[in-house]
Amino acid sequence: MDKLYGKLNSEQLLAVRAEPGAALVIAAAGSGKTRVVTYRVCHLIASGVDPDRILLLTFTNKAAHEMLDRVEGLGGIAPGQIVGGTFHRVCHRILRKHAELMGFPKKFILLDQEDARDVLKLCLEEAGGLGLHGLKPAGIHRILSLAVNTDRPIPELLTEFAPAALDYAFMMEDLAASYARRKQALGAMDFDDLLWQTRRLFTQHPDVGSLYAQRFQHVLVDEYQDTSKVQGDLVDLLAQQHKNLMVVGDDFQSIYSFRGAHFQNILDFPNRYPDAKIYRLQYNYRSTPEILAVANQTIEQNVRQYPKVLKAIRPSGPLPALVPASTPNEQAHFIVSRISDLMAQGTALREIAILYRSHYHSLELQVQLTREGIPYVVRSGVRFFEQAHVKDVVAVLRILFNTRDEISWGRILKVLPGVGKVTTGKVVDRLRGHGFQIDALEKVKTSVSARGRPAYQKLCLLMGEIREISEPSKLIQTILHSDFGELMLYRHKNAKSRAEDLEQLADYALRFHYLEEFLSDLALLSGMVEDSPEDHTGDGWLTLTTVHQAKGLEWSVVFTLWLVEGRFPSARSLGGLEEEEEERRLFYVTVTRAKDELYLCYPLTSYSSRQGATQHRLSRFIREVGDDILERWEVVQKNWYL
DNA sequence: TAGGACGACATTTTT
DNA sequence: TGTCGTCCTA
Repeated sequence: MDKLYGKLNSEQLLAVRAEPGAALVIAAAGSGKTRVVTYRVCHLIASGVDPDRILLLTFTNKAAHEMLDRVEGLGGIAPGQIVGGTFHRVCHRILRKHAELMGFPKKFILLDQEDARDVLKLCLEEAGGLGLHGLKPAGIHRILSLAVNTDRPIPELLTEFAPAALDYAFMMEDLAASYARRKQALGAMDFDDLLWQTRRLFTQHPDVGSLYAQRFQHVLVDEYQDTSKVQGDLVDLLAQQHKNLMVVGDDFQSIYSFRGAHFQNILDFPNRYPDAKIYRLQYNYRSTPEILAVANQTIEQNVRQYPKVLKAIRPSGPLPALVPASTPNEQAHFIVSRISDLMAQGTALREIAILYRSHYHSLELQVQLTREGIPYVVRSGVRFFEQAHVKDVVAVLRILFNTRDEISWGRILKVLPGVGKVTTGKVVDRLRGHGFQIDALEKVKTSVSARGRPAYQKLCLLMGEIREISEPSKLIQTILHSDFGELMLYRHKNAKSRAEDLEQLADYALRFHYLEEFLSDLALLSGMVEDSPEDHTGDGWLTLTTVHQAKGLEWSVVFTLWLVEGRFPSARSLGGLEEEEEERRLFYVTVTRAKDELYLCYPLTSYSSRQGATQHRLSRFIREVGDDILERWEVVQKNWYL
């Protein structure tokens, strides 16, 4: 263990060895936050805490795995001993034990975003569907989700996010109620319910609450600045017994208020825990002093925050570049040619990233990168487990696990050609009448028109065949190679690559022996599909990403573009001081991703059919940074007769 | 039921 | 400029 401590600086060491009790660790960008959390856990175990009594909460599965793997690597602890994972996952596990107390079946269904929207659509139809003033199901779901996550009343949220729909607030309230009723009737929870119902469980059944509060002697929370009101409450409830709570975060990097992150949680922490010790990690191991200077000057403009300064450890590098271009195309052209230069100098593509506020900002760039043959990946797009074919197969498994899963029945019935919404409804109703016995599928075939009947028979056949199988992987293989599987795949164009995805899913499933285990793992996973270009050079590929998705990552060279008013900061986000500060934090996150070189690009003019020719004003985030800490580049115009 | 036509409208996203 | 959702019709 002493060997471990030797790798920490004095700031980190203080946090790692903090006395039991409440502690707030303000970990600036690049200051070794992950390291501190993992060493802290090891430290606790080394001082005699039973790993089983440590709870580590994170936001993403990736972060959870990273930390737990490192702890295992450092401390020689058997995997799975520490209870760790995302808020949703931990709540899910708790609710699986106590769902009945909350009026839900033991095998409650979990609705992902798409499922939730579908259920909401049903509620809308029921209500007559009309006139929520431009609010679509997705928008409605967002408001309802915010209401749950922030504990704020619906009218207030409407005022803020959809003022035009404010007159319909009462309808929204009804909708919220009918959505809740419908979920209850289905025996289903959405992602928000996992958090919200767990909080309710703990408060309404204090005996259950104290069961967990007793158990977790130490609670650690990562990315605390991104916790919502509900999550903050959950943390408090879980730590109420032992009060050994270490929250780690960086208020400078809070960029998720639009989805309910409650900035106040981290600012108020010392008030809620008056004995809390505050630790600051300010030594930055990532970036050059020149880059940190820009970050520091930027964030200084914000008011509501814990003041802190990034202190450079690394030696000096080039000044960050400020690159004006005449047009968006010129801007893209500069980036592409600069990347070519960097490549020629030996920088690997995987060490370069382009960060932007919104995906559409990368349009011209993608065109030119493609033209130049520079391989790149866009970190976005459909998640693996949200793809139709994956969800279809998983739906079959979900039915085997819980035959009352109406959502999944609906899903697989709609796969059949000749069966649509109406038939699906009829079949599900009749299945319900039969108590959702799988045998009943055969009995209710009379509800299916002659057109859909052959496909329906294929489904019956499959269900009969797989009901005896229990290994998840074998199940997937069987479904994939069945007639139904063929139907499912060949209604899409790229059936072959979809089949490959499912083979991959079957491989992944090999590590699970029970359906339940596999399904609950899947439900809360979210891997991206990255269509990686072929890596001919061995240099990897260029990364294009939004700033939001770049959080926690780093590259040697970072470009950012469209640094003009209205784009970055985004016009739609501005409204008040809080919004402006969050946009500024977004810029701060952008800057602090760069290790060695930073290019800040912007176009002076642009043309669009909607707005015509536009002169742009340099982003306030650049204007408020001193001239002396940036180097202004001149771009040679490609076409000077333009 | 499913496919085509037409109109609305363009952030950020994890689980 | 294009995608998405909705409505209408075969």
